[in-house]
Amino acid sequence: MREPSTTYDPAQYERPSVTVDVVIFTLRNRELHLLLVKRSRWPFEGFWALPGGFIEMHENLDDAARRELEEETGVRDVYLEQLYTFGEPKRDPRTRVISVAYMALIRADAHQLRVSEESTDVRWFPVRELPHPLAFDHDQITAYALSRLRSKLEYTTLAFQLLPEVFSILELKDTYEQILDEQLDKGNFYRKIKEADVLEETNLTREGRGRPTRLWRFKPERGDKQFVFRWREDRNDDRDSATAVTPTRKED
Amino acid sequence: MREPSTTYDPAQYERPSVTVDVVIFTLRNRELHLLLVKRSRWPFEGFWALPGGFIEMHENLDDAARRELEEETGVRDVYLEQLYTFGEPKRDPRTRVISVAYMALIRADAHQLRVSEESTDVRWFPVRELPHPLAFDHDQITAYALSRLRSKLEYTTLAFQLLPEVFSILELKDTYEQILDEQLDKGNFYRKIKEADVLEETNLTREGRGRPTRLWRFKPERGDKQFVFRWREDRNDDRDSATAVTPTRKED
DNA sequence: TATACTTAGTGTGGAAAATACACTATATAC
DNA sequence: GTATATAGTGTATTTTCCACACTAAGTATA
Repeated sequence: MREPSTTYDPAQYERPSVTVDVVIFTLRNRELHLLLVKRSRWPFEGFWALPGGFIEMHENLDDAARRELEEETGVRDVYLEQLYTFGEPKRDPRTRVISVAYMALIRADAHQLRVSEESTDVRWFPVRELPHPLAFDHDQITAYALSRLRSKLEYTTLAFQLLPEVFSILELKDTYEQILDEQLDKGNFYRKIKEADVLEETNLTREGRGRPTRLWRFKPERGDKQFVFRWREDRNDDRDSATAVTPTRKED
Repeated sequence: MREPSTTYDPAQYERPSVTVDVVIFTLRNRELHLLLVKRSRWPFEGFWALPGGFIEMHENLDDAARRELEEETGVRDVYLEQLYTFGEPKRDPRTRVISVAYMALIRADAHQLRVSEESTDVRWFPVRELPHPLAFDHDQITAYALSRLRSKLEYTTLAFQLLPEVFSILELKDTYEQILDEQLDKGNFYRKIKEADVLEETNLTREGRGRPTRLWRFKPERGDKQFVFRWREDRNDDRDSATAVTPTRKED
């Protein structure tokens, strides 16, 4: 068909269901975790799955993801990014379900989570110790999310979104190391982060054995921006980018 | 809800329609073009739109995109990549329609297109001279695709997918220049492309005024691979998929 | 045959960026 | 004081990038 309306009237078209599934990352004890919920019924009863649900007819996709996130964690105003849409016909044995996958990063100190630590049906799992297999194609989705997170860390400052409001530079470095699974040079890290000019000094410190730790926060005006901040040259599977480029004419 | 099945039975859930829209790029006269179809009925009658259509219940998303592509162009076996899913509730005035956008790159010599040059309702447009506005949110989708294409060229060898089976190195360089809108150094280009080791020499040449042009092909075993191949370090202005909300924070 | 023309490269020096690692500085606990 | 931890700075080396000059080769045509 040449265009949607030529052959089908969308009002009568046989329709798949559409869900959003959210891979929610956070740091706990400096280790990267993600949230899973245990399914209580068929299909995949007893398996762990990503939190998600059907989109409502009036809400847009981002809002649906935000809603699911909030229902599960009680957290609002976090970093949220659409990842990819998974639509294998048999991914859900009940009926055709297409899932728009999102990734959310929530701060370590934002744990007014509804997820109680004792809850057996909703839990944080370290990404290195995920139950396997997960329900549906959620193994694939989490793998994709992890890959996207890693590759984005290489050229953006996304790691801030996982740290508490205030943090030390070594904590930030540690976060990068955790997620990239790679050691970084302390001196070079300081230089790069300073040069990137994304940190704002606070007058807070944290005292302990040695010299008190100086605490910083992410510069508010850059809180929702992403920009190049490459730690290393490397493969990245996916680097998505912007809307709106007005091409200018180029003569030869 | 904690999981999809808790509250809703997907079999009875009120469902949006799901379409795929495909941004089909090709080179014509060394200039980047994309394919648009003119709508013949409400909504957006007379406006140009991306080719696309409803997904069928049995086919997966990639196949749906491939099908639309083939219906429109008669071309199979091309580079195809899922871009992003657009789902604003009002993007289609008829009903809720969620569109999974794809990008396709087709070779310049693959033009057994069903698109006849004279056809008035299906046409190739140079990306610098797109009609405006397009139907639905297709301006946004094309801008996104163009941006993704440009940023991918900076670190992959995707440009091969737009060239004929065999091509000269200067043609390849010209393709990069066209799409990135930037002049590249000939010597450095030779070095980089050789070093990347993705070209296979053919014994073909093309004769003309001067020394015959040596023709190459993309190494078959890498034809479907992507890997790092950075031409320049650059930012990409992400105003993108990332829907981060800046946590509003009161200063003391 | 010569020379003009075109593609096809190579050589090279300087600039910029990445990297490794040694070094200094500061504030605290004990 | 000394030990210890964070918080940096200095610097030499390597690596990559980049601009640009230069050489090479095969064909057409004057």
